[in-house]
Amino acid sequence: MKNHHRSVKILRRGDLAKLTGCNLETIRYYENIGVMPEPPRTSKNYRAYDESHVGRLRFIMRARELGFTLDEVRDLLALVDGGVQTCGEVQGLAISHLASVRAKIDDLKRIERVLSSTVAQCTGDDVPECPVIDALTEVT
Amino acid sequence: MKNHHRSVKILRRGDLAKLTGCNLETIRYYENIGVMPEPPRTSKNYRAYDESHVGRLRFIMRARELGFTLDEVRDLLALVDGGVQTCGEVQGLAISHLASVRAKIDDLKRIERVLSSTVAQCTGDDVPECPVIDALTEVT
DNA sequence: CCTTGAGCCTGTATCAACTACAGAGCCTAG
DNA sequence: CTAGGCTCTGTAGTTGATACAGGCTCAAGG
Repeated sequence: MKNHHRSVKILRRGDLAKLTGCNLETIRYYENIGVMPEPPRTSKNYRAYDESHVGRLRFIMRARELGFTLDEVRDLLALVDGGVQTCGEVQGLAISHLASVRAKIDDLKRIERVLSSTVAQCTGDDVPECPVIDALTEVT
Repeated sequence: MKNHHRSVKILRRGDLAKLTGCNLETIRYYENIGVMPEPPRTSKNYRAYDESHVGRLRFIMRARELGFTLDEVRDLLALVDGGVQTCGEVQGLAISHLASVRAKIDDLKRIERVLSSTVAQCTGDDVPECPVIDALTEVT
């Protein structure tokens, strides 16, 4: 049996995709925009990833799930990569991101209030009068 | 004085933009994608809008503010334009949209919880240990 | 009369964050 | 030996706009 735990197992793009649940094409995209590093290539020009790339990609995906933009992810990675990152710097990014998340929640809640109160007035009948349309058409 | 209330005053694109607060280019965009009708043109090929276009554009803008996608707006307009729209049909669209708004709120709230509890653990010091980075790097 | 500026026209490029596809190369199993 | 599955590249499409270039037209001022 080759490839037991002695040698460093290389991963191809598809392997990395499967391990992380990331879309195959997205990996290449992340490389293009510089959030994933250009990996070494095999003699046949295939990308050769290792465990470190799995970690990096998982980091990116987790940050994206938390709603950080790719620009923000780049900032976070720069701090991590720089090795000089301090808790204070990272906290700053997270706090300002948190503020924008809260703003979005407030916006959506406002929308939710308007929509639900409007829908509540609907008869749901086969009649052409509709409070939703009225609300949208309103000349107020 | 010409153009007192007797004749129908025509509006140019810039007028429509000013009246509604819509961006000038966005009006053309809405025409291209078919949510605004192609207006008649003057002899010099200028778009000639009237009051009905103001109403239509305001409708679109209000729906967008409420988070309806342009596809959903198209559906709403089709119901209104068809003349056969019933309160029930419109209510259906609004309800399903409401559901997606609520889902988005829930997502963001989850993110908010994770972020705020993580940030709360930060010391904010000039040290390289950072709970935010830990949360992102976590191998759990 | 001429110029200058404002407004309009068109088509096309840009943004985020992906996703997808075409056309080619490579490798392995049957 | 060939069929398939994987990889490679570059490029296009998505949503909802926004911006810009290059060219017309029009009204006012000098």
